[in-house]
Amino acid sequence: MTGFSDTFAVMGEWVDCSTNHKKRSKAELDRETSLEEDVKNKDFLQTNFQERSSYSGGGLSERVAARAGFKVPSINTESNLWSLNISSPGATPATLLESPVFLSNPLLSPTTGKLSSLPSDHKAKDEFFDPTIIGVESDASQVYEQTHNIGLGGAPADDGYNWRKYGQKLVKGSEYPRSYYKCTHPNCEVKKKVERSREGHITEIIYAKTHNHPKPPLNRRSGIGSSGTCNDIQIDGTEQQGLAGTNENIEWTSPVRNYGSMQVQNRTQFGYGDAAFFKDEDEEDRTSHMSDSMGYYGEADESEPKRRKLEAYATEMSGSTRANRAPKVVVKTTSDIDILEDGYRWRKYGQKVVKGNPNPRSYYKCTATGCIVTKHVERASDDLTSVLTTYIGKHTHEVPSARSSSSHMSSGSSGTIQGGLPTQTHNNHVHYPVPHSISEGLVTASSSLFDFQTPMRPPWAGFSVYGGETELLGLSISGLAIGQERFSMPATGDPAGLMLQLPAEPKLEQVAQQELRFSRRSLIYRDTSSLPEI
DNA sequence: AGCCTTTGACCAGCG
DNA sequence: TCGCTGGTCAAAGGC
Repeated sequence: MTGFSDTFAVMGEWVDCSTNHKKRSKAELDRETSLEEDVKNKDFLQTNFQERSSYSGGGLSERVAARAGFKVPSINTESNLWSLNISSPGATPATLLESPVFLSNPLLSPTTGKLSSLPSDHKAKDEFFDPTIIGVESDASQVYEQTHNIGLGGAPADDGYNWRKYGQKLVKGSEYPRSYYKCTHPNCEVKKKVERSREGHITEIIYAKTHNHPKPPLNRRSGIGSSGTCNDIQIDGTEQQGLAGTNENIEWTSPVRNYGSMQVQNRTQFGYGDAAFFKDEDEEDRTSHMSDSMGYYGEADESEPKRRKLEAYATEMSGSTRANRAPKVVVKTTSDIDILEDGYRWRKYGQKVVKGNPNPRSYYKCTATGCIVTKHVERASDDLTSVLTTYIGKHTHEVPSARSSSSHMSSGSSGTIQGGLPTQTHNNHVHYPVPHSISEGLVTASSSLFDFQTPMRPPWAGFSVYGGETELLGLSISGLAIGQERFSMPATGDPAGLMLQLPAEPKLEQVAQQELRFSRRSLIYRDTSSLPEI
């Protein structure tokens, strides 16, 4: 990709490694120089991404079929649009990598990115990103890829494809121009727009449509793709080639249907196009975040003093300023796919209807000690097939291991679905989500489903998240039939009458795990059996 | 030479 | 209809 970087320094500030300084204004250069100096002065991470083109679609179906013993549908994509939206300059690639969306979520991991120099256990991360583990790939991989290829200082990072910039436009509300790119592959209609913030950070990359071709081999890719790279480019061309080479004629699956497909959505598509509105949303995000910690469930519209107070609190909590606050990543999934199952453990602490969306939003907090990451899971107001998940903050811990040994299903024990489920395999175990509790009836059932451990659930598995509610198709949990109906959390208190506070930490019940596990298996089997063949 | 970026102009949608 | 805005085109130039 042109001018994109495979490597970038991660510091909470984007660093422009491009060589186009000479073409930039003095102000820009000054700022960028400052940033670069800042980088030098900090203990930053330098992340290399070893790309794998798990995005190569055809192999997907085949792999799934091979593992599952059944075929998965290939769904033609007429069009799709998604974007990565980083509202905070602090949303560094590392942040994204470590976010539940991009690190642990198997749905997003089809395209492997290796953190070759990440100080933490990148081996473990590799496992999460191993495309061979993920049975399905689709737009999710794009999300991952694009996410990890956020460019530095204005150039979108190398995502494995070749792009030609065909336009640049100064759009209203942006200090920096928006850049337009087209995929250079013949007959490929994929385009992307790259926007930058006033600070010059890339804030948004919007992709339109999906590639109808595999990634070009490394040696065919435009040299420009690395032109903006600082150093340490590490692209696993072999693997990429290997995965991509057999999928020339594959139709890319739709994010609406395909497991693993996911859209990182821009706020415009969510009705957040207005900057002020987004600001409110962002404010509210913090509010929700803080509400959890402060035991206060406020309204969306905070008074100015309250806002300042909350913002100050947020700053304290996240170590960020308003311009550099906790990273926020908005992800859009389809109803069949939810990134609640992202490997982390979440506790639902509230639910409320927020401005701009009649669908309730549910709030979750990472249950890990000391971790302040929150997320909230809502159905798009304009697209009921989509679920929007916003992550706020950065996990301070690794993805938790399996909740208990009982949650591990032997790879040889699942009959028809053996190995066919896109199961994530840690330590050679196939992980199945385990509910925390079923002791609280419907509420708990819902919560438990939200709290699954590193799930690898295909869209046809049967349930979906629905704006703080859960749709379950024929799933039975411990005698609790939840058939094609939605159920909500109970309210235990909310000053505004909007936020529903949930009970305390759920409990783990072994029996429930077993039963639910069985139910899921049954459910999965049933649903997948009805899948059309390719 | 080929491919890219840059940039002003043009076009279309919308209020 | 007009102006605004976003998206695209295409010539020119750079690498």
